[in-house]
Amino acid sequence: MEEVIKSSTWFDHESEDELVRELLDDESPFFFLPKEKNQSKPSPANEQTINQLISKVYSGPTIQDIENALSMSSREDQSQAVSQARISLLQKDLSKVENNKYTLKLKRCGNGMADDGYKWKKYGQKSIKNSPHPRSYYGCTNPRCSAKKQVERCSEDPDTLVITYEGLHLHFTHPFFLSNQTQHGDPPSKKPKGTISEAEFQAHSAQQTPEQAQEYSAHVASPGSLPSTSTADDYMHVSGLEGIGRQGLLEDVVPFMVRNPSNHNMSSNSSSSSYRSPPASPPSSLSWSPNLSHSFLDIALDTSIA
DNA sequence: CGGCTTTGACCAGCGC
DNA sequence: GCGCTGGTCAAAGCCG
Repeated sequence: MEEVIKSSTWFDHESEDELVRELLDDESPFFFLPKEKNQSKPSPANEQTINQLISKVYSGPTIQDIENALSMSSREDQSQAVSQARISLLQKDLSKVENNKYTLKLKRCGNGMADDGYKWKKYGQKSIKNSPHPRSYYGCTNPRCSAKKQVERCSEDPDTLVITYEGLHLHFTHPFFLSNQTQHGDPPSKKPKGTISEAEFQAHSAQQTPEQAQEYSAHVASPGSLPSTSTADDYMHVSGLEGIGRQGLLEDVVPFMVRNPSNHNMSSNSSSSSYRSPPASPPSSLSWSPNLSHSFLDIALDTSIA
């Protein structure tokens, strides 16, 4: 299995096609189409959906696609604030550096940055020339996923983390694309109102002190629901980013609440794999949502094929 | 005891 | 061809 992953790059369309289909296999405990989760048999609609996704992936979504998709996600969890905050971050900090690479610059993150419910395994760390800060390498722990990310500290601004996402990371992003296709024209820029989301907090926390962030987090989420992976690594220690999960920094930008939306369409029986970290204190009524747990960053990863 | 992190070694690509 | 650098591997240690 490992060899397969290593040998197949994102540029191998044939194997990628295979991968996409596998990721969308609704019989997989990990990957399914939310709307069709309860269907045990593949349907023609499902097939069409898969083909749409593949097409979308191959054509390479734009930032606009991502934004539109995000607007859909917000519709689903009824929190425009979530979408707004993400998009705000996107517009400011997300940039495409290559066909299959996106970077995100994060200025100081608070405690609200939570585990996205999806595990990254750190497979290496290297010191960078002319930089006092090492770069950490993370890979998605799903053996069928080739997504990777690198986390390093900006040389000019030690408070800024530069996260580079790379690779195919489809399994929870396809709902965005699909939604996007059917819901185009739903601008993501509606004024957030109502409940303050953790996502919003997260966006704001860029300007907050960690203490403030923590305080906020204590209000929005139950204390016990902090990510179990939130022990700090050396990065975090040097600049007060202790709240960030050591799994890497996808969680840096994934709103905590994203894990706990009202969507119950999740494969809670997703096998014995440890690749998804369970909520630290999972309330029975809350489920981690595949629709939302992979935030815009993971969407960005999907554009890996040009 | 199992899973995760750490960290030095190894390898490949690239520039000189 | 050689050295440098980035990326990955894997053994050892740590922790719950």
